Amino acid sequence: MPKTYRIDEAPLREVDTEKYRKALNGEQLDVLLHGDGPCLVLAGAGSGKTRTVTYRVAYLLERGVATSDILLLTFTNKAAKEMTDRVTDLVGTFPKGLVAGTFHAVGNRFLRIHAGKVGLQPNFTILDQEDGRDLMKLAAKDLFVDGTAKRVPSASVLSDALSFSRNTRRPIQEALDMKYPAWEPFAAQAEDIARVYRDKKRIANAVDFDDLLELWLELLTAHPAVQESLSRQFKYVLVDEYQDTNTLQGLIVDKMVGPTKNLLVVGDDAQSIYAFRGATIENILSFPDRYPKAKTFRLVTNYRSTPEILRVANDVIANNTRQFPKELKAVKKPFAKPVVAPAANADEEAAFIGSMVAALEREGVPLGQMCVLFRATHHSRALEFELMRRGISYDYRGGMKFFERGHIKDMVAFLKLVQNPRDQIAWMRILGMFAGIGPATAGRIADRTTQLESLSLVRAMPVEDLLTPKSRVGWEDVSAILRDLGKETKPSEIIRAVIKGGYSDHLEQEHENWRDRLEDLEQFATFAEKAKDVESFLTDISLKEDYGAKRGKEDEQGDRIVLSTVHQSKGLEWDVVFVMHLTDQGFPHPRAYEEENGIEEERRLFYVAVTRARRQLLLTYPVVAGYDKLTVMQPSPFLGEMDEDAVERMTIERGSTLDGADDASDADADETIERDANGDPVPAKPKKRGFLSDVSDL
DNA sequence: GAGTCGCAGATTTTT
DNA sequence: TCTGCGACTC
Ligand SMILES: Nc1ncnc2c1ncn2[C@@H]1O[C@H](COP(=O)(O)OP(=O)(O)OP(=O)(O)O)[C@@H](O)[C@H]1O
Repeated sequence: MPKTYRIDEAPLREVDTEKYRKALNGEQLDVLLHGDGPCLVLAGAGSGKTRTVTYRVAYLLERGVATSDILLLTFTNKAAKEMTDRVTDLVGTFPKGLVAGTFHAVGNRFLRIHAGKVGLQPNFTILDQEDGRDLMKLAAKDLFVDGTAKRVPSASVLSDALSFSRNTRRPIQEALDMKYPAWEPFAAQAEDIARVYRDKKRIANAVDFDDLLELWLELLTAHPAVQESLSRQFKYVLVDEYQDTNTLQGLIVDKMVGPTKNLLVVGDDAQSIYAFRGATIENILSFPDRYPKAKTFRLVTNYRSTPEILRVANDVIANNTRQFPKELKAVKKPFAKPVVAPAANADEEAAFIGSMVAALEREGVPLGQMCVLFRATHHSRALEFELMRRGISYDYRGGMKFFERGHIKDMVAFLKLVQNPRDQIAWMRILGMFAGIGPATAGRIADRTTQLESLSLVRAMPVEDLLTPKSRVGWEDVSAILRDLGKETKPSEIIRAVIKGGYSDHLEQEHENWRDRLEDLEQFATFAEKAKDVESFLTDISLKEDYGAKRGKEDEQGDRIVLSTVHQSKGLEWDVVFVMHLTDQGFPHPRAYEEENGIEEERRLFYVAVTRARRQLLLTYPVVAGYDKLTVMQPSPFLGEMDEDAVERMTIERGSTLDGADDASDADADETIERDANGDPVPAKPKKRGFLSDVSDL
């Protein structure tokens, strides 16, 4: 046995804790000072979990821990950025080298470095959900061309079930049984298709979102040297929103933790709302078993909400049986009871919220301090019209992202080919845009691109035998464009070249609203100008959770109200929060009634929604709703779980109704419109949100 | 095999 | 309101 010499690390500095004592309470400080070794912080909403983690990172840095020794895993990249900014404020310098981001973003980072060890090349491209589904469709077709099977699960069922199985580390059969019981008998086919799907990804040198986690774990398990070096490097691992990690992520964390076992996880089981993608509080429950020396901390003071808001939140969540009971006390002064307001229909609900928002703004509440939350994106339709009418600008979060729009993805496909000429999914997408080339020819050509070293050599690729007379012209066009792109390296130049190279004509032929789309592309190209290179640009847009219009500069108090799904509101807070469409078929989602533990999950979601509010909470629902035919709705069962004297019932009265939905009482929309007017007529329908609200966003 | 047209169907939540 | 699929024609 060779002798080993253990390096005696330099001791950490003592620092003045005054600043921390001022900003944190005793319980939080305890975590900050004694968060060494495995630690679990289990605490309710608004108790300062995120704040504590952030301060702990700053504290570690001040004590002399190197930035590159810290790994901070967050739920969104936006949260990572905000926490990093806060740390910068606290320690005075940007913590360069600190690794902070979502599991997916961090996984991507390590996989770029160690690509070869898990069968990838470093220039791999990332498939989004739609790409994955498209590829799954191809895989299914490959296997069942001749219709040997009467029925095959659809690509979205397959993708979803496969993803669930991978994130929960269950066999596909079990995943199917849990999510799509009707398809459970087709588990064997699903397994076969999944295998073809995986092979296709590898051939294309592409990864899907789940690979970023799965291959990261493989890197750690199949390559002990890598595992050892990474886990040694990150002497401190911190995980926010731990209640929404899944089995796969739990395993990754455990592997990333080195011998010092400085692992700090924080979470609230009552806020676990991502079960549909495999999140499980099992990671919290078994934490003490996996880390026998684990310390458990509790934070019981809520700094965010008024006692009135906290009361209804606590009352409702108390109806869940599967949870840790948690104490949660308000320190804020009483203000107002939450309002419950039924509206006649969706339009009236929207008019009520619009009118309230305008009134509150006149009272001095900035728009940026208000938010409207909903269960599903289509619940906000009427409200979008209403805000448009009133000239109130808003920031929208939920549903389709800017980078997921078809025409943006068309551009992205070209960028992907520049980065990774073997990306067959991108090939298929691009080839399909050219006249005379359909799925069959595209597929044959894509198959032949697997040897292609560089895009600039595309013209030398032998394809004569694959072309039909009709497709020859299309191939001439597309190969010429691609050859030229192969010489470009700037993302913005590539995008502009594609637009000029005929894509704008293509748009004009294909789409009524080509003008809007072209405008989007311009913004996209402008946005791309600040990208360093194609790879970082693609990674950014694949992993960032950006939606429509971005808000302006960070420091100017927001002049936009936020419209968001409850899922997207996790971890955030506003002075005034509306939660809309609270019917029994709207929130909870109707499907939840059949799902096992579905209602408890929805109740947690509701709990997250109401605990976003600092001062005022307004709960609304339409009495009559429905998209094709209108039906009378019952209020959400969660409203009934609130004590009658804990809320204020409000009835909505309409002012002039001649021109449809006008606001009631003294609220005058004119003022709002006037202030906002720049001569533009009020648009007939909400414009598709641009990506950048203006150039200053850059 | 490409492309168009019409219809049914369905609309959670996301990295 | 939109979109994805299948049938149909060229
Ligand atoms: N000790 C404190 N003193 C003053 N304000 C605090 C303190 N701790 C937390 N806060 C404030 O309370 C609010 C909630 O904090 P934070 O977001 O960290 O809580 P959280 O537990 O992560 O919440 P959630 O789980 O609901 O997302 C923030 O505005 C934060 O600044």
